[in-house]
Amino acid sequence: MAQNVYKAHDHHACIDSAVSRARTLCEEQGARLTPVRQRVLELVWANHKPVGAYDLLPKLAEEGFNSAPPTVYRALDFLLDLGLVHRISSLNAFIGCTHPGEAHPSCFFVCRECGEAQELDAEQVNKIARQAEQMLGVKVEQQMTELMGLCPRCQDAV
Amino acid sequence: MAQNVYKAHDHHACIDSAVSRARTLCEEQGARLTPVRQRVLELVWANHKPVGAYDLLPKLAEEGFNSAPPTVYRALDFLLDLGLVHRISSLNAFIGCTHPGEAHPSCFFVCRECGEAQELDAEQVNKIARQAEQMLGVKVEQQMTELMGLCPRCQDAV
DNA sequence: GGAGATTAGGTTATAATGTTGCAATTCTAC
DNA sequence: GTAGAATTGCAACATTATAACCTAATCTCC
Ligand SMILES: [Zn+2]
Ligand SMILES: [Zn+2]
Ligand SMILES: [Zn+2]
Ligand SMILES: [Zn+2]
Repeated sequence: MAQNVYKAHDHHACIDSAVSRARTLCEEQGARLTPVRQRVLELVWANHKPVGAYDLLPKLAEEGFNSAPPTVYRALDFLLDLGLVHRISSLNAFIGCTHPGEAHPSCFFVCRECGEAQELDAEQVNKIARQAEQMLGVKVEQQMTELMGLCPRCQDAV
Repeated sequence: MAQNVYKAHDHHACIDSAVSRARTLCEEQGARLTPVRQRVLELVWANHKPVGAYDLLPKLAEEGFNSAPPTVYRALDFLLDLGLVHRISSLNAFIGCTHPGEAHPSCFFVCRECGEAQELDAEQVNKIARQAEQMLGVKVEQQMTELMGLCPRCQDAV
């Protein structure tokens, strides 16, 4: 299981580590972590809530970056390709990956109240995939699981 | 595992059975399966491919139904609430449920080539949910899993 | 069967999300 | 330096989904 989002932690460390892992990964892959791309990654990591592409536009604009939809989508596509962020389809939103570099399915719990998302270990999803491949003869290439509900904090805040 | 979509079958039977189960379920729940709602259900079941809301509009129009987005979305929301259809978030599309009435997570394999979707047994997803609840203290209310890849037919058609 | 409540549908407009196409620029490799 | 590739800027557009407001149908209870 990836780090627990619900425990207090130094979130600057989350951001820094995300950026530094991104740098490493880009070097390895011969990809370029350009200013927009890095800034988008940082903004996605601003907190542990999935963020919409259009939420990023004004923030980029404030900082003098070009801010048209294609800019943001291109940066996000780049980060998705490298496995640095995941897309939460049910929210049309994006969130930083807690263990980029290791290929793995997107698997998250999202709190419907506060919006925070926790990446989950996806071993069980792999089982579903293997089972489907065996029983149906399909070939699985991508996997995503999204759980929705209440996080510990929001359960208490009744 | 729900019926296997990749086996030849009398698809009219799929549609008929979907409609008749819908009728039963609506009676049980005191809900009304109005003409638009039934027709939308039938159109969703036209084949085993997830269908977009906007694909339904012209078809409804042909048949003299009102065809504005709210009409279709209201019908789809109704069917979703009753568990008669599932939403495939990664495609912004909808597909008939193969075993409505029994509460269960949405769990599908979708072929990226032909677009056909196969509903899967979701027991493993429940395990993920229980594990997350135990280890993180979250409360899971909804679950969805989407696998993407190639179906048996499209693998052969190389 | 009629008044009032509830549910469903019609209509128009608009919001939110995502894409295409092309020109200009920047980087990389030779 | 220069050719080719990758990246960015920019404008328009496409797709998906919802808001707001009103009318019509249906249900409930007397
Ligand atoms: Zn953090
Ligand atoms: Zn991840
Ligand atoms: Zn069928
Ligand atoms: Zn189902």
